[in-house]
Amino acid sequence: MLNLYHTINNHIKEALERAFPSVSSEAEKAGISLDPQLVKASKPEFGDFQANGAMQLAKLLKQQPRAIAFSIVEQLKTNKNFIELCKEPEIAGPGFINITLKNDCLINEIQNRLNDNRLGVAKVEVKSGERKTPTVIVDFSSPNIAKEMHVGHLRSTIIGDSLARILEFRGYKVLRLNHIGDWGTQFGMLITHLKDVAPEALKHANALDLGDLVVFYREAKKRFDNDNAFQEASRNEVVKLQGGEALSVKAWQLLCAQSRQEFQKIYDRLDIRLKERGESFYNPYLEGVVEELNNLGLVVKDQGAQCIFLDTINRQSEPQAPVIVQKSDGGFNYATTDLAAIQYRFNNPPHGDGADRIIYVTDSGQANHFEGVFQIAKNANWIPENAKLEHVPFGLVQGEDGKKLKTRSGQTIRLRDLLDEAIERAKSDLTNRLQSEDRNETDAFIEEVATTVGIAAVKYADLSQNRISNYQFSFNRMLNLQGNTAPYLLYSVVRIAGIARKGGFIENEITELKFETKQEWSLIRALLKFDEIIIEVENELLPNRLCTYLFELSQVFNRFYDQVPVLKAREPFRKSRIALCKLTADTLKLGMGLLGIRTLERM
RNA sequence: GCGCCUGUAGCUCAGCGGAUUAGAGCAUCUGACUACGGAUCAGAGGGUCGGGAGUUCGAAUCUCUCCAGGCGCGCCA
Repeated sequence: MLNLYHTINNHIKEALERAFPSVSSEAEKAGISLDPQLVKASKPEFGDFQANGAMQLAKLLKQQPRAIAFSIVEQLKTNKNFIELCKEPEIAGPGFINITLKNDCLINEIQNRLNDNRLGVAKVEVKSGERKTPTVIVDFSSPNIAKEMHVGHLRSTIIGDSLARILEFRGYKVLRLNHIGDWGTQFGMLITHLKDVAPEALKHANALDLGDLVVFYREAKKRFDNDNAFQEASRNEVVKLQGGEALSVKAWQLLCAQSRQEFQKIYDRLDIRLKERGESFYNPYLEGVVEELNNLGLVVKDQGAQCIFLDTINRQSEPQAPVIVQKSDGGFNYATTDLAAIQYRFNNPPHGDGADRIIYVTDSGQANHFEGVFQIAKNANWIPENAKLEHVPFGLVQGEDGKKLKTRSGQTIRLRDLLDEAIERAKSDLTNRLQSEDRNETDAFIEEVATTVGIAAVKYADLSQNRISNYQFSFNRMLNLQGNTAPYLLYSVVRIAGIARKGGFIENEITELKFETKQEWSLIRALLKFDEIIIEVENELLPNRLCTYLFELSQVFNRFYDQVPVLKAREPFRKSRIALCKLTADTLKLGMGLLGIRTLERM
């Protein structure tokens, strides 16, 4: 209903100016914007929209807010275009103007949606001066080579994927970058250990199977901590790798390839696609970055390291913490890599991505780091005009005890185990249900439903919460069949699919829609809110807003389904209701698709 | 010590400067299956929005301050 919002907003603005012709200049003098402050109605009984602007103007105009509202409404009543869309506005409370859309107007909107596979969501405009589609980079997931993906990667992966999907749907060119940790000093010990354990792997072309990478990593770490000779060899190995020695590079590549395979298994299960571009990609640029920052006079040598002290942040800390761009041993660190990445991503092709917006989906613990790095990029003038650079932080994953999520023995929980358990629990729920309902289903059906429900539950539970706060992980809650959970949403889709199977769906284009119950009008209004929710998520990067919307839509639908017959209704109500069912299913499927969640026809 | 984030019902959380009565879900209690899948629906109880001050016609929302918790804080990423 964004189009209607804009139209009505303009009508009110116009009415305001006509009612108070001198108000524009006076408002300007007083530094007040002439915004009618049109927003969604806070409660259904107040209509569809409410304009809150009259109160703000009271002082300026030296009139009662209700009187101002009255004058605006008088003007609105003379506007034919407005009258065509809305019922007569009502003035309420201190001076709110409540606006309710006419039924014909709503029906017209529904009609448009039925013929629109974007469900009213506009595609991003390419402004006339610009040649290209705006590019957004979503940097997410980012596991480390030779380590297994664990709960710590869950939120970034799920939230980042959903944001990427939403931006893609809006028509942006989206680059989903997996900034994996494929470089650093730990490779010294890993390569040294690999050369010892599997020297033959370095001579043949085939990738080796290291089995459990976590075990491999732990073995290497253990030797590093206890064996001086091994430590010495590891340090030499880092130098060799950085120097590009063939055998070391080969070993590094083998380790990366091995890890990549493991990561891919998880991404396949989660239905996530990513372009791998690890930290090592930026190696060739690091020296140049430090040089450039040096030339700009931003860098200070402190205790042997090349540092940048920012007066905008960390001002009060004592001693003041710098951002280190080159270590005292000459090596570079993650700040350097991130700076190189920012520069590269904003640069135009072929030596960059030409990004207009960069989004980093990482835990909130890195907020200080990004604040510093972003500030440096700004000081160095690397951020193009109108481009955006954003950290999208999220909180910790906690167990039901409120502590950081761990296994009973205190180990980090592997992502694959977590997914296995979710699916296993969904499966046992399902088989119990099938048994109690005397249903016979194939193993393939059970497998598909359990997998879909399990993965959906994990994703939805995470996405449905405001990402900024910590997230309490609970299998019981996420798999609950009632409430704001994935199974509840999936069930709504299944119910509609049931209607479709029994009654068929719309054959041709539906004309002559007719509605009579309050449940239908509630459903219609819920359906029409989809587009503004998508725009909101695009701007705020909060997928939980979409989840809340989909849950509320499901609730409104289930109420309708429970209280209003569809297939047994007489025409034209029958086909009108079927149309609402279809639109509900389409909206739920599209919405859940944008969350990265698959839906089912039966469950 | 400094910085960032969080504090809303028994629990988990929404809440976008706006309304008498601050909303959901879970849990608890009471109802509804001869209408499309009851994995549903209808209803009830449950709150000094961490405390205090300020800005505003209006504050859970903005500002300040205090309290509590989490995370981070020079050469790991």
